Amino acid sequence: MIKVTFPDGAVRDYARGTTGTTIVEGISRSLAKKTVAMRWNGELADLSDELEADGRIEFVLRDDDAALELIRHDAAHVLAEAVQELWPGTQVTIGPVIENGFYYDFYRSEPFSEDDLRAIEKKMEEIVDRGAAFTREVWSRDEAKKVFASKGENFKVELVDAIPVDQQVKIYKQGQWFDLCRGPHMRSTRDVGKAFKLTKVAGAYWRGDSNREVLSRIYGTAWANKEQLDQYLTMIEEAEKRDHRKIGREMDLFHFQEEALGSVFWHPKGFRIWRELEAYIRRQLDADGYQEVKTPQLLDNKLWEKSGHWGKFRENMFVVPDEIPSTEDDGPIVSGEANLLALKPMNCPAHVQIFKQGIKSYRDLPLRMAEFGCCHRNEAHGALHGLLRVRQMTQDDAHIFCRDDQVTDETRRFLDLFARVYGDMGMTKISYKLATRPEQRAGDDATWDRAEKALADALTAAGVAFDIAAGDGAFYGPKLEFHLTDAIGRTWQAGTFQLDYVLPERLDATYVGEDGARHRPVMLHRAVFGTFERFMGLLIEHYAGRLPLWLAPVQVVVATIVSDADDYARDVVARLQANGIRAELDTRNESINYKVREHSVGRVPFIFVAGRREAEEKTLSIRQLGSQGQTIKALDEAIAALVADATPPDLQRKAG
RNA sequence: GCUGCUGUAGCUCAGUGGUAGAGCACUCCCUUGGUAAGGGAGAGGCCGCGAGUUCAAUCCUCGCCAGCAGCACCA
Repeated sequence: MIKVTFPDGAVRDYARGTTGTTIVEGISRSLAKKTVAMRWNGELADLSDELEADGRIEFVLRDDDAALELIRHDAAHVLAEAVQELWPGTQVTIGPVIENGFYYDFYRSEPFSEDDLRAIEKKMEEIVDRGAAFTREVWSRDEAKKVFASKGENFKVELVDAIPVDQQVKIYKQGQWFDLCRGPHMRSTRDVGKAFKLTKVAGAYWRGDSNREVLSRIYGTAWANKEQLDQYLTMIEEAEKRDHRKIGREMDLFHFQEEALGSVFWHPKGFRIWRELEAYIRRQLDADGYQEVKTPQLLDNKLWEKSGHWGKFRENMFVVPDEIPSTEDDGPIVSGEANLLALKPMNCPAHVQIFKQGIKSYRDLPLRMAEFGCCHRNEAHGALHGLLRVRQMTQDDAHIFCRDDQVTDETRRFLDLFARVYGDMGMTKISYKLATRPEQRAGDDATWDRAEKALADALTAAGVAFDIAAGDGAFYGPKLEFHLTDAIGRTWQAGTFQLDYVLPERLDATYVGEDGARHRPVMLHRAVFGTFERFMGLLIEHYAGRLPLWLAPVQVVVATIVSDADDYARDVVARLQANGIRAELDTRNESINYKVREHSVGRVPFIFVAGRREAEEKTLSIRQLGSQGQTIKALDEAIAALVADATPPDLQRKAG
């Protein structure tokens, strides 16, 4: 006999080998009907598992949140069966659960079309209706490989080989169809239900390796019921309306064009936001002991060779021959024999050059060198994505040269700055990741051990919780990544904090210590926004274009109702502008309804309406974006209130 | 860069093997209207680029370029 403990604390005896199904059916018919799986000692498991020892049991009902993962996983299997039924000969590979859904990768010569998706959905519904039970078998490795090989499922054979020797090779069957799978699954395909939808097809590399086969990936979403599915689909639609590329066009902030792929044409309104952000972050850096510098755009490749960029980062660099281009009509424009220069992809080597001018003493450390450095990176065409992935970017970059024993303090100091800035920006959903040594790297393992430990220790000391992103570090050192989420749930790395022992070594940066000897400084690479481009993209999506007043490109529009109020409105705009407010005048021959609509759609935070009455009484009818009504204020009062409101948060703090 | 989809007016999108349409925006006219679109008229297009098929191509075929989604890569 074995002892089974229930969630309410009750303990009952069952025969060894009893299944979850038997237990739940013994409790109540109605509970058994809703139960699709169980947790055995906290682990999700098949209801049909035979229980061999004492343990805790919990039943997973189909409506539980925990069941969503199972619904999606089972949906992936149903998808795979449907595809193989429709197109025999298609090879199956893997089909995991992802956030909000699942996907399955297939190998076949013909691509899937949108129409195919609808046909597959139909077939999936059929399979759900069939309600074939999921049953599990354990096969020997050789048997599994033989069976999959005989079916021409070469990817599955590779997967069987990849299963660690101490793990069983498990096969899940649903009717005639079966798949290699870790499990667990629900009772039958019927439990998947019909609240699913196939959303898109895309290419993906086998095992994520760009040198391997390209597979056709079908993405789907699945939920417990139709309401949840609809809610999700609506959410996606709403999120797409926040796309910064769309809003950027609507608000006339920036544009891209073919002649400058991946580089931004900032329009006056977009650049207003930039300037406001730059002024803000410069105030923070000044207050935090940074010194601002400006370094060259084009540098000889010999420097990049020394720094290691030429070896490890070259494919991301724009290279320029150092010669006068030929003006002859025929013949080559460049000889191909000139020295090469590169547009800087990073500012760090140049900052080391400034550090190396003169002799630095330990008394000079920590030395915090900041630059709004404009960098170019030759990103793959397919990687470009609006403001979030560009080829010309301006970082709010800085490098801190310090001693080993100052790393912890400097890390904490930076994390404070970071938290303050993101708080001011209204962005609170940030996740932290410690990215460790990549395959392509400079520096020996001992140095990396030291660097990773130093950074992890500093983070722990600062009380920051973080995940590990193995292998994602920069080639010269580990980094702390700050991830923000865009409108449709994609996460993007914004700020960064990197610890580097390698570059000071390679570029021979030294300082004179208390002992009179030369020592290597540690370099901390750090950026708060990351780049202005990406950060502004994220800000636009975060606020859906309705930026806080201090960042809004146009803070107020003064709109007239009748032309008799034009002179008064002009006067109001002049006074607002004299007070540092970004105000525009709208005296067009249009109805006030039209003007209010247009500026509301344009996301202008305040509309000051001036009619005959306001002009006579020296007042304004104030309408704030997002509210229905309006309030009347005296002119002076209205200006004073707006000026106070439009003050950047850090200056408000200072004043208050 | 890889896979798939898409490319028609400034924007959003219809459409056809016989050289094109709507709404909004734009210009002009009428209208001076009290808080999310007052009325009318007009202008605007190498139908992404290049080749091919055809009597004829915006439409069919191929190549290229770009955009989008995903992958890979990354702030």
